[in-house]
Amino acid sequence: MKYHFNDIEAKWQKYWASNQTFKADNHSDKPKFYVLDMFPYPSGAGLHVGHPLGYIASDIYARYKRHKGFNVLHPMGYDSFGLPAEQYAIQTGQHPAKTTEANIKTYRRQMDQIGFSFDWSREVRTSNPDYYKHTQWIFTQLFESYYDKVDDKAQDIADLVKIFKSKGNKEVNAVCDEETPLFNAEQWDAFSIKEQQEILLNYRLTFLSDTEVNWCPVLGTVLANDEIVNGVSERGGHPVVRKKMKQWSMRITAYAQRLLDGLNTIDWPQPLKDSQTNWIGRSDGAMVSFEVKSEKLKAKSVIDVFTTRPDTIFGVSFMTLAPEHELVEKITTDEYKNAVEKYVQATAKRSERDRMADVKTISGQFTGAYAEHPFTKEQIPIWIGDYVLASYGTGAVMAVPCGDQRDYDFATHFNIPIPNIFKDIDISEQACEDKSAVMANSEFLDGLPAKKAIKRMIYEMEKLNIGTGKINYRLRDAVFSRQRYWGEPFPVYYKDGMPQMIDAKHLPILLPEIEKYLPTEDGKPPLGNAKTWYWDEKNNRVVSPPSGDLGDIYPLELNTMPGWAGSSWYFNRYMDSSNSNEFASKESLEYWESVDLYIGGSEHATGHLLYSRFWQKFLFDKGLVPVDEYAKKLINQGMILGTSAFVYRWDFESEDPQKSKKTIFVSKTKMEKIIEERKTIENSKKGISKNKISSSGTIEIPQPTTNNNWSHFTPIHADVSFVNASNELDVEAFKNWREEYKEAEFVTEPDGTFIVGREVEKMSKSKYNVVNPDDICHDYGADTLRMYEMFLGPLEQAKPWNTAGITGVHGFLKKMWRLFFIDEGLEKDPDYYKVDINDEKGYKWFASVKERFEVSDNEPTKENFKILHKTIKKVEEDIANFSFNTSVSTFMIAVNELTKQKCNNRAILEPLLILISSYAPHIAEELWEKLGHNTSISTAKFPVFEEKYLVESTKVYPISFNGKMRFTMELSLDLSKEQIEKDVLAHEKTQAQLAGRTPKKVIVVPGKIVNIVG
RNA sequence: GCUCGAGUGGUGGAAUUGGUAGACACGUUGGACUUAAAAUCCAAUGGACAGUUAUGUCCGUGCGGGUUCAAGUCCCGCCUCGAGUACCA
Repeated sequence: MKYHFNDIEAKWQKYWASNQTFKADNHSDKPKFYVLDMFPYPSGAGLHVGHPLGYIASDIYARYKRHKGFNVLHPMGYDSFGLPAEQYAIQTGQHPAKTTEANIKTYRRQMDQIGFSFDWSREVRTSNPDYYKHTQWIFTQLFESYYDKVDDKAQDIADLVKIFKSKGNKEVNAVCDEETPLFNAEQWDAFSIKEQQEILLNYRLTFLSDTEVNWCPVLGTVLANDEIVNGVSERGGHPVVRKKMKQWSMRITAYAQRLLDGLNTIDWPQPLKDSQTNWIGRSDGAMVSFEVKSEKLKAKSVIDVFTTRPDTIFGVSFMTLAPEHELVEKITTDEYKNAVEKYVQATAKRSERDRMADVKTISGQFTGAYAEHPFTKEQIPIWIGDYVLASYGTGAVMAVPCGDQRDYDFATHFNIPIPNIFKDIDISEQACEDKSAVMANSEFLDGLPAKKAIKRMIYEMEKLNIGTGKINYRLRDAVFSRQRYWGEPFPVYYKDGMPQMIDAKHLPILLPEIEKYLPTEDGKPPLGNAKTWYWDEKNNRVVSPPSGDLGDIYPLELNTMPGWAGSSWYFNRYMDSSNSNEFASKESLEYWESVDLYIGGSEHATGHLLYSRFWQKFLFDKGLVPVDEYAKKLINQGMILGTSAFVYRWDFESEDPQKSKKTIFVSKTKMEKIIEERKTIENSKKGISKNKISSSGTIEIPQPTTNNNWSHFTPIHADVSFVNASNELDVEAFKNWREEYKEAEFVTEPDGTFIVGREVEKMSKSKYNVVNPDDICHDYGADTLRMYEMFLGPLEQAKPWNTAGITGVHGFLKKMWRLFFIDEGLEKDPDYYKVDINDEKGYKWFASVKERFEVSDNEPTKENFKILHKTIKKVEEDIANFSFNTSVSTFMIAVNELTKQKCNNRAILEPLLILISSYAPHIAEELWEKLGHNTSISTAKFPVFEEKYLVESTKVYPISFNGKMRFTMELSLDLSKEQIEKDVLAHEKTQAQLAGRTPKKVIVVPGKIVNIVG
């Protein structure tokens, strides 16, 4: 019987679905295990072979854990809000929900085909109102919370109001905006409701504010920092400009330290942790105040600066403000007014990108104003310069040219003095950034190294009340508004310009229907086009605005939430995905607790993986989830790259216009030969006038016009589906691919084949190197696809896909299948026949081996057991290390060995099937059934490794001389070191190696190696 | 620039606490079975050299040093590639 993988796989996929084999129970005596994949955005292109890599790995793990007796939660869903569906809607008018639905269908079909053990009954979709209802609710919870620095957790904003009422905010230690005014209880009471609301917005964990945002005019929306790559939008590569807009933000900065600390408690890849650490960017230093004296300023003013090296303050010879700094206008003297304004305008014009790209040009302008050095009381000139960023620290620096390269360069450029404050260090060439340098010329700091000097300086500053120790973070609050349609609507309406939350019982606020998905004519977000988008406060529903007096009807928020809103908590939803009252019941949250294994791409390091940790910590603070880190272990799967195919177009000039019009493609080896020949010709300085290529007719090559410019080859992507395993192009298919290739000429190899060039690139439609898993499943089966993806290499590593190699894995599965069958000679194979009139019946039959299913119940041999238990041991180790590629090799070795041993014993093959069933579940189920089982193999007990089968009595010792292995020798493991040495030295080959010399030393490591020195 | 990761045959990749480098595959070559293909099976396959064969010798894990009886693995110094980040005070 042949291995009919297509039939077998369809059969078992149907079986698993109708029997709900992988449905996870929220009540079980078994220990729980939660295996999660990052859910996909369902894009229109469908899955390519790179996408399922992580899902296959997690599926193997999930299935393995079921065999090991765990109650496994292995869910899947869709991050179904997103830009592409909306862009498509703008172009075609098709509702994004429709596009998304269609894409999800494709995704689901493709995933089902690979045989994943997902519990689909728990599927989530972020664009589903049943789901985003809870996203909206979490948003309202963030709005109703502030961050208490004393308790170091989020608290109810209502508690804060109570404190304001009784004592004002002077004693409150909470995270809030820098500009929050101080007030006492009486003042608070005197504030209008609106004023009180405005103050509370400074404390809320999600808040409205005028923010400098990254505005992308082409996409018509703001972007978060992690959505910008190299100064342009991550999606589409459109330019991004800075713009001030009223936006919702998330006060993620309140959690900066806890997000850092939490990294120590989770088992995530170090590079990912590093990247989050860098993104949060903690720096320890001090805030220092400098008093400003300017003829223009009537009152004294103060410039605050942040520095990580307060100990270098005696080296300050100037200050620099960001051109955007609010004090610039106030302090600039009349004399410098024009020059400063000119400079400020010039920098404002330059885009952020230009400013970033151009790091080397030093520019700046003196303001005419001076600050007073807090210790020496000297006058320090105040400059502005675009190397100081408004968005970091206070937007102002105390410049220490001898200790900071940028300050040094600036000082050199503008001839500002460079006082030296380091002992025995020459700073004539560049600034000294060495922290071990000892201080000098610094009064009470003289002789101290940096670490001690910083401590001392902060102490002195705090004593004199001119500065204070401070920790600064690079992390910015996250902008949470998007000017898009296809996202979660905010549960927010505006009353007197102030945002009001809609009560939980009225959620979800459904996304309204609109006709046009573009911004409105007056530049409002797409929701501005909605006819029914007002809130009736009395009746608590969304309504159309009445004409005339609005009464209790208020406009709703026009922005929607960003993509990361829905993905920041979905892992909790899976625990209880059909719960309509709350995002998940307390009971289910406590049962499943957190993700035991999370698999996904490292590109989410500073996006999803940071935001979701933030939300989890917030939910934890509010007592809504039991743990404050939701994923104990995380693995980043590497990208599968494509192997692009290239044909080479021969471009040359010709006097004959007919010839130069002609498109000529040259086979790769041929091309290399031609290039080689040309080189030889050029080297010997001989010209040629003709180059005859016989296999494809004669092609005349024109006389070179110049030495270099006579002809060249242009690589052109060819679709990889036209190329076979030996890199031969299907020329006809290629010709039919494009109209302009129909008439092209092909210069082939002498044997008539046309060879393409290959190169590894990212898999993408535009490179025609995409391989569709559907095709692989059809040609080789899902089990082969699963095993081959694992076999390609280590899970975490990027690696190229090469369909040619898949035959190895496929052949292995066939070989394993044959272990269960007995060869009964040749038979007519009904699967392969074709009409042949010469045959007496009109058919010509093809012979194939007739095979009968049969396994033996006899006791296996010692050798059989040995190979089985070796395999059990290795596979368990491999799965524990996520080294799935090596376990595939192990299976191959096992099957090769068992085939050689002619083993068909049930006692060996049955456990072997369980081992392999996580990797190749369909074939395992089929053979399991043939073995007489009537339940799924998926919960069969994992075989137990027994050491006794591996115990050896002898060892083949490598005998090496001076570290070089020369021959092997089988010796009993019972031998003593001395006996081994004696036996080895007595061996004739040892004598031959020594050639009469006496060994200086003999190293014997019993069970390992013998090394003879001398 | 800074941080992190990686360099092993023609290719993808193996190699436990330092202990037989190249497992397992792909590809290539040769062979068997076939009228023929497909499928399947067998053998060879890091490089160089010597030998009729058996076999032997040398070189080999990015480069240069070092530690060790023994180094792909440990230490020091470089080079190259990849990822992240970027005037962060």
